[in-house]
Amino acid sequence: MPVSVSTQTPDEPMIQPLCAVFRRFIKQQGLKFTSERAKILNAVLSKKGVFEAEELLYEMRQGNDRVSKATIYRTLKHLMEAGIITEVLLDSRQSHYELTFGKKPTGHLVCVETGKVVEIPSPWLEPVRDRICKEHGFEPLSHRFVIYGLSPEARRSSDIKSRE
Amino acid sequence: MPVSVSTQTPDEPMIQPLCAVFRRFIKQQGLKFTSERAKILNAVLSKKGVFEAEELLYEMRQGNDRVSKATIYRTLKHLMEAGIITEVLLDSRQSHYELTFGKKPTGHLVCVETGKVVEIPSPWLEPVRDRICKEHGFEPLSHRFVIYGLSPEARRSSDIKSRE
DNA sequence: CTTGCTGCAAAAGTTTTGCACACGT
DNA sequence: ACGTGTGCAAAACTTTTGCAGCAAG
Repeated sequence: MPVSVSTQTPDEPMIQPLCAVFRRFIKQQGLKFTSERAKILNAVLSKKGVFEAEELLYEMRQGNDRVSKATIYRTLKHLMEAGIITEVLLDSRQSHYELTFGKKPTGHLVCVETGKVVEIPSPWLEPVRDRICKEHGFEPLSHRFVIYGLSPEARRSSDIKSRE
Repeated sequence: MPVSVSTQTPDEPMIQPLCAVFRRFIKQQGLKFTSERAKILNAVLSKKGVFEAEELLYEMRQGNDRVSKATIYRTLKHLMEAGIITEVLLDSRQSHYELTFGKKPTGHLVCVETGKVVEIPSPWLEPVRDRICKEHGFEPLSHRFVIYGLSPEARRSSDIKSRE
């Protein structure tokens, strides 16, 4: 299921720098910066919020950027290692990714009715996370926080339904 | 990968009641309480923390309780609908479940090195969750909170490694 | 009896992999 | 030139489904 996302911080990001970051990372690893990798990064940058592998494939096919499914998956791994995207756990059947370069880890508010996803900024979450980790002697690396619930819209329409 | 779990609250649960709860739920739905369903519930109750479908299958095969994979998956769904178990999102490739009947929703602290999982009790999380929801007009139904990091043990052994 | 349940095997869906060829460096 | 990368198709894996026979109510 494609997920519609309302990004909370409409920060038009540093597209040019990110491309450079990725190229640097790839070369550092002794790998090659190919046109496919550039195209995939581009497609990722065009996504506003959470996305799936299949979605990238589909959208790239619309344009003139044809890459194979295999290459997409392989590149997504590199983008994760480079710290440019992060895997978001929304359901356990399919991977969801998100552009997170330079962002603090956030959480997500998911409407179970409409599928809408809202980002939760990190100031709410980090203090809690760090306190919990300290208590258990853990060193936090990252986190996933998802709240499932009913969005205002869904609550309204379920009110309507229950009045019928 | 099988996940080792250290449950924080070692509450020996109400095994007898839970079986009754499940039977009641199944019958309420006009379904049948079969021996397979009872056996699967039993296997679930024997698990201390997070578990996977394949794990149940394997462990039941060790005993004399042979059920098909298909029946396990079908029963896990009913157990979720009955509110007895909950799906825990630890990775996006495989479903993980946890016995949650009568428990408040918790979070999990996952060690990326050892795979150890520690439960985070809900008092830490609920106030934060509710405040976030109120702010967005959401009605919370459930949540998933997972922190990935290094457990004290893993930190110690990575210290050792880096000294080598 | 009637209706739902099980097991099997096949199907479905996502992600990975093997291989021959193509392309950066 | 060398060593990686790519595309394709097949493989791997988890989860779902169709169906014929079985069992609970």
